[in-house]
Amino acid sequence: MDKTDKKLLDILQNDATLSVGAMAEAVHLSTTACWKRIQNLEERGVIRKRVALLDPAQLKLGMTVFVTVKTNHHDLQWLQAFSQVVRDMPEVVEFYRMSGEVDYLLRIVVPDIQAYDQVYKRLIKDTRLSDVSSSFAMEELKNTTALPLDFV
Amino acid sequence: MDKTDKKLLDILQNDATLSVGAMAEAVHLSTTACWKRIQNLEERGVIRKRVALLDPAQLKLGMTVFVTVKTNHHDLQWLQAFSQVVRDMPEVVEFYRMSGEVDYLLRIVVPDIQAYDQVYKRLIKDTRLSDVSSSFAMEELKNTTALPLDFV
DNA sequence: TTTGAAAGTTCTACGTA
DNA sequence: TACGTAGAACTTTCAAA
Repeated sequence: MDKTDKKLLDILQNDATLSVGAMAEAVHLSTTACWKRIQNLEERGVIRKRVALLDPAQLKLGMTVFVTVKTNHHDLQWLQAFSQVVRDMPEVVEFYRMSGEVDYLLRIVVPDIQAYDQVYKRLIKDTRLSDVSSSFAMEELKNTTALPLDFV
Repeated sequence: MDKTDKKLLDILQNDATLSVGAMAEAVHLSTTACWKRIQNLEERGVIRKRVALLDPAQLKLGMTVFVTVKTNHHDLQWLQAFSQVVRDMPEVVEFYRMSGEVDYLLRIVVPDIQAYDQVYKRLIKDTRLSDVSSSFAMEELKNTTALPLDFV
């Protein structure tokens, strides 16, 4: 993973529509050499997948809610069941097990409060949680899929 | 935005490597008809961009930190300055203004605690915050860019 | 590393309902 | 306005110089 690979990743994670030829030019390589590097990054799994990012506003998904969860259950079996239920909810776009005060943190994307309430009810019904707290995002100031490559 | 468009969006936000021909088959359309729909979704901005998603683990970005921020400054000028500083930090991948107890929530991606401490210092130095609290993710159970299309 | 060519894909032109 | 056929232009992919 040299400087050229890093440059290619930087390009790809910001815009994956460029042709191999255009990227080759940007990193001063022949098309084939560049193509082989990208191929290699894909095989090694450094590039996980290529996706289209949609505009939440246009899909009427204007509401982002962060939900923190505390639980009394700390056995593996409960965790696995809980994890499965939450992962299967398409409204939950992020889901972490946390250190500290809170046990789990979820980011939920929905059209409005009513839809959120449905998701909330499903959550507490299906998993028996001791303490659930919701915080609403008023404004999304930044949200990027581009990872910082400064450390690489 | 009919059922076919929705299906195309669903495909595209999960895998944008399929050819137009393959997608056309999936939605029972000719290649051209399908191509025009995708073109249209792009022009309307429903499809915002196409990107490659990278594997954080392989880039040694194994640490995710959620940072909550409270501030005494509530004027627009301070907000804009603060917002600019934070948005320009590549380690900050998400950044929201919140309702309730906390004023701002940041998701930060770094290789390790040392790197996080650097980011933390930069944050408090550049913006003069009254209360900053960090929570560490122990495990990423779900993280998807695919928005729920059930409401569309 | 580069050339080059086969296979595949995107995109345009034009016609139909 | 939405779809289809056909083909030109471009891109990807890979073998061989």
